[in-house]
Amino acid sequence: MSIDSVHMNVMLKTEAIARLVDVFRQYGYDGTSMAKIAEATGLGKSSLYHHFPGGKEEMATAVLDYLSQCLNTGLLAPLQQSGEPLDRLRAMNRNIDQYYNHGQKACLLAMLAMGESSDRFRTQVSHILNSWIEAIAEVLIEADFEPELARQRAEDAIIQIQGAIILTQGLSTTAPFKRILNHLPETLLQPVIPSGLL
Amino acid sequence: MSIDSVHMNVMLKTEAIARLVDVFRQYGYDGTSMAKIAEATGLGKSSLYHHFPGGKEEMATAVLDYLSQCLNTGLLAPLQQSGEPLDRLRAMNRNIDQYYNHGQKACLLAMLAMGESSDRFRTQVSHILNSWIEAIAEVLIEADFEPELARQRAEDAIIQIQGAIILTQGLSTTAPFKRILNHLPETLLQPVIPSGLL
DNA sequence: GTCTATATTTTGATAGAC
DNA sequence: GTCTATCAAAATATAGAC
Repeated sequence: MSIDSVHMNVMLKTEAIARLVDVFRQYGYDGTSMAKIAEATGLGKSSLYHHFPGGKEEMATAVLDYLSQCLNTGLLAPLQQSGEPLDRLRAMNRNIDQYYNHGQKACLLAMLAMGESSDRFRTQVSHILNSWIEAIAEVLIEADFEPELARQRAEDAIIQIQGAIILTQGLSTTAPFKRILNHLPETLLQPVIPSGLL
Repeated sequence: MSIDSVHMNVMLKTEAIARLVDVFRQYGYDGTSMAKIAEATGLGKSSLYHHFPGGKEEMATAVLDYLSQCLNTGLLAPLQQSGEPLDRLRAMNRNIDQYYNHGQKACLLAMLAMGESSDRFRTQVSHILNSWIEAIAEVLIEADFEPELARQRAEDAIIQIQGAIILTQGLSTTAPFKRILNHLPETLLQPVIPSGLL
């Protein structure tokens, strides 16, 4: 086996996984059938079982691994670069807006975190969510927030994004998602109001 | 057919629907099989098709109708009673905390709003969400907020609740849900900060 | 590595007895 | 109204040729 063929295989498998992200997040774990997977990847069922002997569950696991990498290299990269915290949060926002298509596309994490399939992917989902939260919290800590408050606000950011996606899909309008996302950077960096002002 | 038997049938069918709420919200639409439905209701498949000729889809529709009634009579009732806005929002909160079991139980609306099944239930889901939002907005309007801001904050409430459920399940801890729910009434009624203060 | 063909199980749904 | 028995279709998964 030549080095080239190894690279080719890796590329093709990664390409297949990349396409599976959209399948799983559109149909959910239970709604994703081998037939849909075969169609999306252009591979026959036997080829798929060759690459993923564990079947659908192994594919979903691979998809989560792939998403974890995408999150680190794509979504969270701008958070860890130099620059103003506000600018870095806005850069993340642009990536989020694109990934979720203004809230019209579902979140893979949410799809796999709910339902009976959640047990199998709990560890992976939890790990990815924590990476995301911690990356945001880091920025807030650099902006001089206490670590506990930074973590809390970072969690709030994920909560608002996830909730906005649900409301956007439930109401069939992208307005809530756009509004939430627009306000997110400033909300996260909003100074704590001294209690004496209330 | 006697009047009694009619009442008995209605009761039994409602009882069956009530049990189906938990099935659909636990497994989602695709993950809910007739076998699971039969087990949850204690009825055979043929009996189920007798009551719901449209099969699974008609059951989900009935479940959403039932939830809509529950929302009006149970969840939103305290919002429309007399009393301080803060107390009314807190009463709703107690119902929410119970219904979602501190965020550990999924939201039926979210389960049916996402995935490929969403198309079939879009109208119903949208209607229920709007009822909920408008009921909260009414309270905020009574608390002297402008209608537009009241609607926005009511949407924010749903967003935070839905997002908190996802994070709670994704991180396997009820902490985010409890925190969000605790702060919700005060957050909703928080006075607008005059821009001169910033 | 990919394919065709097939096996096995599960699914949604129906027929017909009681 | 509920049941048993059954159906056709779709699901997951495998065997084996190339």
